[in-house]
Amino acid sequence: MFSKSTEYALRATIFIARNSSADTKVSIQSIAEGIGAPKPFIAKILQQLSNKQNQVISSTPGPSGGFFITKEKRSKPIYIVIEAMGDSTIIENCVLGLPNCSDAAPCSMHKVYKNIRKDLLSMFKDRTIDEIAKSKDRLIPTDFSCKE
Amino acid sequence: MFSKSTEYALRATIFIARNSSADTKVSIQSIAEGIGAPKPFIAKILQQLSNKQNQVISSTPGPSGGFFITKEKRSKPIYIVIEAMGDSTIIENCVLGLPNCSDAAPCSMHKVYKNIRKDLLSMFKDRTIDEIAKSKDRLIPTDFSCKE
DNA sequence: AATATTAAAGATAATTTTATCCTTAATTTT
DNA sequence: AAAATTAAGGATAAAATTATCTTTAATATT
Repeated sequence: MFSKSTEYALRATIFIARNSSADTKVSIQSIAEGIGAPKPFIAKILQQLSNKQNQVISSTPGPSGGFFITKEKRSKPIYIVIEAMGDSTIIENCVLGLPNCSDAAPCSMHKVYKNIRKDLLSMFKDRTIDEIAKSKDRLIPTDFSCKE
Repeated sequence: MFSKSTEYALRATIFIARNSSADTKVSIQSIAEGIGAPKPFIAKILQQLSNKQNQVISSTPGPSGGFFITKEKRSKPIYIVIEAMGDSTIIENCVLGLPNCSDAAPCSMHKVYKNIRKDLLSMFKDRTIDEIAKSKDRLIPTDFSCKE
């Protein structure tokens, strides 16, 4: 559904919410391992999530530095992650890709999609980061090479 | 939501369903104009929709040739268009991009997404091409350069 | 202050998606 | 059969996405 970048961004944000606090920050290394993403790529994504405009997550350099998420951001909807990644159009736009698709000037699938989009949007806008983080369900591909 | 290719494919298929019959075929030219897509690009997509494996739409070359859709295919779900374009993973896969995400080994968003995915899938699997085609709603971007 | 540790930033590369163009093949009409 | 019309197929190009690497900057510890 989303781009790879946004998938990683969502997983990383949830991981950070679970594993960081005011005094415990998490490194790029442990995030990369924790969500099963290539380290240099997730580094770029974390940068984007923490830059001036976005500030979904925070970071400090230096020893015992790393990434964390503030109490304020934890209570925001996970939608802010999707927005920061520039992928909100995926759930907002017309299924057929028409600009200006609306009730007034609907595309041929508008009627059947309308309510599903509403549900999709509310899924991301009504659930906070902390809410999703507390579930403890998977963020990383299962390792089938080790099953017995 | 889908790739540009799949958006064009859906629009083209609906357009062909509306504008073709046993004896009236539609040309690449008129399809491109009818859905507002670049002609060489939609040509490639029509090829993919009509090739040996897919056969969502049919075609004949030569004068008064063009594209059409059989009665049999008209009654199939629009899902076959998405499948032919190789984009079905978009609505089938895990939101967080985890392979093997399931009720048994759920990702952190599985529970909240599960039912929405079910609705998405049924939207594409329970509606036939003809059903969508009969609506007569838009398939082409509105032309605001000409409004008065 | 020096050193070690960590993220930030920028350059680069590989891959995929989107788009275009040109030649060939098939079919119909004359 | 010849000519005209249409799609098929293959090659190419442009843009976006995904991924990597190297250098720099910031911070904490000693």
